[in-house]
Amino acid sequence: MDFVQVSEEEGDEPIELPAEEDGTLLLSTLQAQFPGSCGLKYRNIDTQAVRGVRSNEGRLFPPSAESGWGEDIYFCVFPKGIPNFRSSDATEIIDSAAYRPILPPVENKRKSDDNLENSTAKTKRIETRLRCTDLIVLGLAWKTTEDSLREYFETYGEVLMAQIKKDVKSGQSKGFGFVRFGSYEAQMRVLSNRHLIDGRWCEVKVPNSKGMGHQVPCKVFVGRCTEDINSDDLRDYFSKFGEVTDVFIPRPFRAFSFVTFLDPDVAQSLCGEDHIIKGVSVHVSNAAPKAEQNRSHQGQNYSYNAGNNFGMHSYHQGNHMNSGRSGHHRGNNQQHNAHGSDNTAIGNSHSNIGSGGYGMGGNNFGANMGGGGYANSSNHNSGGNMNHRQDGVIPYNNNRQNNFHGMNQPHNGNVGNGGWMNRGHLDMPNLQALGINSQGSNSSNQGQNMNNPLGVGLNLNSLPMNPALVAAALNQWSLLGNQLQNQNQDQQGGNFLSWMAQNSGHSNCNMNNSGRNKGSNNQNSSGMNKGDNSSNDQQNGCPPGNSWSNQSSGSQNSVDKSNFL
DNA sequence: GTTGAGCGTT
Repeated sequence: MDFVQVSEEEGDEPIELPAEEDGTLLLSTLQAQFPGSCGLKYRNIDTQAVRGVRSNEGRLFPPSAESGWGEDIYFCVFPKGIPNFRSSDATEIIDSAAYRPILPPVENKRKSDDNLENSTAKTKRIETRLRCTDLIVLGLAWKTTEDSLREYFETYGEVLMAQIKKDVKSGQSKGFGFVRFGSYEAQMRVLSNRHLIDGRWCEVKVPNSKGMGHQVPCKVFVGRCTEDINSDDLRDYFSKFGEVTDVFIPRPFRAFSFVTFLDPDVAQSLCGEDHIIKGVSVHVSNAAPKAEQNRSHQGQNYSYNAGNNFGMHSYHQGNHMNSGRSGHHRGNNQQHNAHGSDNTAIGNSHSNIGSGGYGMGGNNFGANMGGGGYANSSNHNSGGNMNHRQDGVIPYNNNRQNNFHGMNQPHNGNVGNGGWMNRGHLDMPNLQALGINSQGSNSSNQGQNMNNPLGVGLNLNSLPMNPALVAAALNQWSLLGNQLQNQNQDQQGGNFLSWMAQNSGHSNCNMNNSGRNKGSNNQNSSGMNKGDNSSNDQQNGCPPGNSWSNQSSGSQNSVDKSNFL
């Protein structure tokens, strides 16, 4: 195995990091030792200049394909403008009250108007926002102790509290714990990063038990990307607006990506804009925020409907594309209706893309696109249902039952053309730009937690759905990057759908997109279809009343993105 | 010794 010598800063004692078989170094490997780092650089002995190491898709590439990493000592790159928290004085520099996002160039009027220092209202809001809270750390290794937990997180800043929840009798860790930071920046950084703690990727979130205060999403959806726009390009470009903490480009290529900023205001300020990256006009829009869900549901089983499928903005609410932010039904175990209260209405211009519920105990892959929905009354039992309106928009697979990938996979893919084409082109994924075809879906089943030996997952090649719909669906699942990493470690290049497959665990909650069609519209991939949605909760391992189809509101399609945010 | 979605005997 090849090792790469890496030090935090030039001149520091290096740590040897193991490279992969292909010679690359995983960014995750780097970050495991140097939390917060985003790349590597080294001193070129010939020119004495510092050279950056090529980075792409979570991998760092050796300078030379022939000689690999060589004997050079590489040192870490940390996000622009953010001192390394490992430095002893870093916390002073990043005093929470003093910290401001990196502002964009002066030509950016939006930002120059945004004088935080002089805005009482804004200052107040920020002060409110900057309060730290306990964070839950999920997925801890059994062996992780409070000391090691603290030790890990201290690389981000002062840790005020670190605790592991244990079984009172045995003292055995329950696999989760809590941590609290002294600074909001540390907290935000921790929330926006992935964490490899004692060999496990752990998830850090604001606990459900906390009443969520106002939080603004840090992540944006970047649409109309081309394939040659890599994560470095995105990071480089968007870094001028503020620190970019994460870039995720779903693979296979789907013409969009997600960019996470440290500062939510930066993220929000970019939403709705077009930007030119490598000569390509990309469109920035909302990626549904984690905070949105957390504050909406607060521990209940929840369904969240972002509603604004295809990465559209909330300001399109009038267009029946977005109801997730309209406020009704939130967090109350209701299904949310983007519109389309009548599923028999052919021609409704609605689309919902639903996935399973966090509170349902697993990640359901439920792509339920099809507000038009009349066709929903006729099927069932398959992992994926294609329900199409008969308006010829997507002239295939009309009302066909499809087995996505073998039954008993706990996924519900109910894809129907609910008429989204009718919305016109505004903010629709540019299908041509998407370059969507059925190619390039690979399953890379490596790493922990892979339990889908078939490796087929939801193979896009075999999916009878319009990949554009899938692409759009991905926007609903915004932060899937983190979760992908967490759950399917080292699955770089893997098929997220196969990941969905293998991560769906045990939940077979019904996802019925039409309450009016009860009795015949059970889309439960478990195959246990009773013709009555109300009877499937326990069978599906869901708590009674949790399945979407049991909601009386009917015809309301829900989206839960909790596993991707 | 095993397990792997969750939400804290403060």
